[in-house]
Parts: sequence; structure tokens; C-alpha cells
Amino acid sequence: MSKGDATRQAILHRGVETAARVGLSGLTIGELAAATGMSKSGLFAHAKSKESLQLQVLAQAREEFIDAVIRPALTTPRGEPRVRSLFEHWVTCGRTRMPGGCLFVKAAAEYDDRPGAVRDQLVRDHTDLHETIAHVFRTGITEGHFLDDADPAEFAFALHGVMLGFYHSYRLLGDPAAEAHARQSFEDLLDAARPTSDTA
Amino acid sequence: MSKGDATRQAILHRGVETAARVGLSGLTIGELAAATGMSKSGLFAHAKSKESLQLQVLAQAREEFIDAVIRPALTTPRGEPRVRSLFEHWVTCGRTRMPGGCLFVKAAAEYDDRPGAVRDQLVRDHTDLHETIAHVFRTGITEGHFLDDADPAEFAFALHGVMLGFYHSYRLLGDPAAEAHARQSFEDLLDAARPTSDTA
DNA sequence: GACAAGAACGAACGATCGTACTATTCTGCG
DNA sequence: CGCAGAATAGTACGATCGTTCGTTCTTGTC
Repeated sequence: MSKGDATRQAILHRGVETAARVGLSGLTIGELAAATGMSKSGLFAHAKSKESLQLQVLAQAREEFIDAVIRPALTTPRGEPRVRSLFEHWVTCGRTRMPGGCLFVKAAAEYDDRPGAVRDQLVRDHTDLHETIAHVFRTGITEGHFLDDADPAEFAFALHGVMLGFYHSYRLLGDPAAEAHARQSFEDLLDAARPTSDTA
Repeated sequence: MSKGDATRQAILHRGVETAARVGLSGLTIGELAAATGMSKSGLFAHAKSKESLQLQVLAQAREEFIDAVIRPALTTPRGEPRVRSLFEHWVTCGRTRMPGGCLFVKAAAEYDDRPGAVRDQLVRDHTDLHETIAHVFRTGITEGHFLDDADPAEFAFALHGVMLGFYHSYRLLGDPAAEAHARQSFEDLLDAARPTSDTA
């Protein structure tokens, strides 16, 4: 049971990497087999079907994202520091071209109009992400860092938008100012949510 | 020369529609031929190659987007009204599921890591879009609607992010509050750029 | 109405897709 | 060692991919 699990993990790791380039629907069993140095049928034995492979890759990407972004953020103090940590790790995840996060952005665009199990899972993951952001932001409210009447759902929407913009500007356009713009937008979001809204 | 142009237009129209669902790389000559009711080879005679078809569809989408969003905005008075008009038409473009705009979002995610002519064109289009937004915003500065030291490029980045977030929340998650969140984010952007920053 | 040009079709190609089935090799337990 | 069972490879399948080629149908011009 040990050997199988090892290759299975290698497959999924490589799968996330490949899917981050060509998309989750562009992911091909033959190509992934070649990338991992095994035969098509050998790989297919692990991934019982194409859709199952996509779901497994998606699950792997989710875990990688949680490990790289969510979990580190939750170890920092509640409130604004935690929100900042979340943002920082998220940006780093994009800057270092860590495939996990990018795969989610890509898959979300790919499957927003294609019903099926993959889309259903993506909806769950994105809903979870929004709820996590809103929850982290809410700790900032209870800590008194943010306004009482600030809307966590609205903040989650806005932060997600900032990150989407960052990914696009950074990866597609290669804009060297992408990160600076994202940081500025993020600070503006925090400024708007803080009780003392003193600007320069 | 008339008949050919008519079917060519029909092909591209249907192509934009299809590509908005399955993506620009997921667009298939056979499927598009079936959708337009013609033979694979008949359609292929128009689109000299797959890549050429993708570029033509992209050009069609660009024109549709310009007609639906950019051009109407440019007919409204300079300054904040024009910025608002741009936003309104953009949101409408997404709400009515007009394929043109959505195709751009999808294609941008698809090709951010796949070199080639399609990606190059996408970069040009997105750069143009950012510059257009920044330019429209700049008219607001010269009109005195926005702060002199506001950064048009930063505003373009932020607005693009808001729209990306809107598309994702609206199309993938089906969140009924997506538009309200986008509107709120947009108003926050304007508030931050306005000289008199009086909040409720 | 004949005829050249353009538009659309049908069939076929090599390649690759996802998926099945059957071997073969490896691995761990007695 | 031997052997069961897991892990991988091999091969083949129907379908579809992008593309090519030759043929038919439509169209506008003299």
C-alpha cells in the first residue's frame, strides 16, 4: 500500500502543476502520464476516470492552498494582523507561481458555465473561501480593529476581487506594478474598514 | 462575396457564444460546425486554422465588448458620469450573460501561461482595456471630480478586480448579492477618489 | 444559358482523447 | 523461497481532434 500511495501523490502533485498551466479540463491523462514517466493505463488505474482525476487534483490543490495560505494565517493573532497575514500569504502564493492557487482561479473561470461534479466542488470550495475570509475579517471586528457595521461578506468579495486582479495583472500582463497595485487596493480596503479613517 | 461574409459573421457570432461557455481553447471546429449547421470542412474553409479561428473569435468578442461597454460610456459626459456609465454597462454586460465580456475573463485565465499568438493578442486587449479605464478616470481628475493625486492605473486595476470578482461570484457561485457587492465596492472606489470624502 | 469563381460538402488522414481488457512485473507476508 | 495481491505496462477500441483533398453546389457575369 506504500508504493501505490507514493505514486498517487506524485501524480496529484504533477497534476496540480500541469492543470495550473493548461486548465483542469485541458488536463490530459496521456500528457500527465508522460509527465510522471508512467504509462497511460498505469496512471488510469489510479485515477478511475477523467472526472475523478480532476476532482482528486482539485482536492490536492485545495490542500496545498490551505497549507500555504489559510493555515499560516490562522496562526497569527486575531484581527487585522490575521487579515494581513492572509493577504500576504495569498500574494506570495501567486508571486512564487505556486500552482495551487492559480489552479483555482483558472478552474473557476473554466467551469462557471459547465455543470457537473467538478463545478459543484468548485462552488463549495469558493464558498468556503469566502466564508473563511469573512470569518477572519469578523475577528477584526470583535477585536475592535474594524468598524462594527462593516460587512464581512462585502470585504470577502472585495479581497477576492483584488486577488483576482492581481493574478491577472501579474500572470497575464506581467505587469511589474501588479503587486504594488494589489497592496494599495488592500490598504484601501483596510482603511475603509477602520474606525479612524485618516488619509494622507 | 456577400454569402461568404454572412456565414462568416454567423460563425464568429456563434463562436463567441460557444467560447464563452467552453473557453477559447475548448472551442472545437467540429462542435462549432454542428452549432452553425454546417460541415466541418465548410467551416474550416473560413477559419484557415484553429489558431486563426481563435483570433477571429477574439476579435469579434472585442468588438462586441467595445460596442456594448466602451462606446456607450464614451457618449456620456466626461468625469464621474462617464466612469459610472462604464461600470453600469460593464455590469449589464455580465448580468445579461452577454458572451463577449465573459469570454475575455475566461480566455485571460486560460492563456496566462500558454505562449502564442492568442496570448499575445489577449495581452494587447487587456492592456488597452486598462489604459481605457485609466483614461476615462483621468477625465474625472481634469473635471475636478476626483483628487488630483489619484492614480488612474491604480483605479483601473481596482475596477478590473471588482469586475472579475463580480463575474466569478455571479456566474460561478450564482450569488444573488454579487451585483450589490460589486456596486458597493465601486462606490467605495469612487468615495476614496473623491475630494470630499464624507461617509455616512 | 454557359462559365468561372466562390462556398459548402464528404470522406479520409494521422494523432490523441478517455476507457476497457489482458498481461506482466513488483512487493510484502508466510 | 513461494505465492497472493497490488502496481504497472501493453494493446486495442471507438470517438473526436485539426487538417487536407477532391467534389459538388451556388452565385454572379458575359
